[in-house]
Amino acid sequence: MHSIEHNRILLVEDHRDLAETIVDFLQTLGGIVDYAADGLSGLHLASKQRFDVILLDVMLPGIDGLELARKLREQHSSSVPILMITARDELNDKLAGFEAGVDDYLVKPFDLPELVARIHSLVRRTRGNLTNEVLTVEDLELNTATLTATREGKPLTLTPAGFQILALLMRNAPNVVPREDIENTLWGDEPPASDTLRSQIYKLRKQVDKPFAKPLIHTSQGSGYRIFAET
Amino acid sequence: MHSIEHNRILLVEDHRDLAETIVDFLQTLGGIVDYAADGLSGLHLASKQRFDVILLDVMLPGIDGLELARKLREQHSSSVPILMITARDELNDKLAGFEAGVDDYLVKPFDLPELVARIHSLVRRTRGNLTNEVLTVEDLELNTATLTATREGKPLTLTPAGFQILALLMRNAPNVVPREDIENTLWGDEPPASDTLRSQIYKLRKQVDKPFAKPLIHTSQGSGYRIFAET
DNA sequence: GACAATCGTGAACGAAGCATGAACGCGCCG
DNA sequence: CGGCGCGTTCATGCTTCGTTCACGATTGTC
Repeated sequence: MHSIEHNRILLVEDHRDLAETIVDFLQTLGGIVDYAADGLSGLHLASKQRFDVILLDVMLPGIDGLELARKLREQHSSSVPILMITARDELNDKLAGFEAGVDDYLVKPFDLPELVARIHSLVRRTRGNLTNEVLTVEDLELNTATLTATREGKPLTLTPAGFQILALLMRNAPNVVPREDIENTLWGDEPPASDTLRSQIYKLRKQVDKPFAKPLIHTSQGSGYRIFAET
Repeated sequence: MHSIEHNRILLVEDHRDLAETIVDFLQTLGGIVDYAADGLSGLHLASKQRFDVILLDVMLPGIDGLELARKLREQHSSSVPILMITARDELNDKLAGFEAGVDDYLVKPFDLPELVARIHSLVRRTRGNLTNEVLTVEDLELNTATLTATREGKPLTLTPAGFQILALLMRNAPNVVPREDIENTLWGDEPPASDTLRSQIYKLRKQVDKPFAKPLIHTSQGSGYRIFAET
């Protein structure tokens, strides 16, 4: 059985019984599950918190699943993976669902292990791996597919943590990334007791900045860090 | 998302629910989908019509997926790309599958976008004239038709598992392939309890890297492995 | 049907890579 | 002056990885 431990899951489903079953099951496996019984509260939750995946019933009171998906994609430009739960006779919704940005479907009735497997698959695919991007800031280049980084064409040897931090900073360049955001990215909701981030940044700089003329990583006292090239 | 518009797809799958979901999904993307619930009708359809790709479940009533693939290749000398859908514990079928002329694998459960991506990739590859797969990285060559591999022209003796791992790494070269992906490829969604993959990689390296000057297989701490030639 | 060869598995151990947490110093600002 | 935020350093322990080996399952052979 796949693990969905620590994954943040939002379930939007109006049938109490089914919802309860799903929530219980996911929680048992270590998932962090939020629940909404109608489209509006679902949208509200989804726009306020970060989720790893959203499970969406099509038939919902108020805003239905399709509209919710569309709103999330268009208005909130969210890229959360969405798994749509459809009944057998709602097949026509699938096309619309796909256009609305739905990532996967599950047809009722389904069994829970399959749901878990799909969630797992979605989360894994969306995280890290299929985001094959090449980030560039000045002469610094970072490849998320090969997990390598170079500066002036010379390869850098980064630790896993360092790589994550660098990727985060570069994605948001040249903006300041709050300390808290970095910590959340690295450790989720349970950051270490002490201020390890300082050590990490130091080690990162030793690789990225020290051997070169101009530093790229800059400190914003009291807020966080940013990466940018001085003119 | 890739498009599979106007592609002729044959699905051979005996589970009605799964089949229906897949068919609907592919159709909504503009695919032209035919469906067979058992091996015999699948073979019948495949030999009468032209398809761009065939999706084949391994476990089928009557003629199973492997036999179907073999018959297609040998008796009908068809070169249609075949994507095999395997459940867990059908690992041994994979090798047999290669021999039977299967082009790609997908382990249940999978999510639909991934299926689409594979289909797209298969169709593109076949259209583009590369029917039988010969993977090459630097002086390393792997032939999925003959199930052989050579480096510097010298033949390597690989175990079945080693061959699969190597093929997977080479298909994704020079990108990092997550441990989990390798495990999924080897064992489906029920990987062995202990970390056998380490042993496998070790044995693989002993064949592929040890006897030569430059190592090709590299470790990405905490994520997986990748194959690439250092500058 | 026994024997040998081939492989995958799971355990163990040491080595290397890494994160952690604490300590110290420095500059800034109230 | 004294606290605070941050850079720097380092020792410690944990995690991951390479390596090895023994056992058992499978397969092919005679």
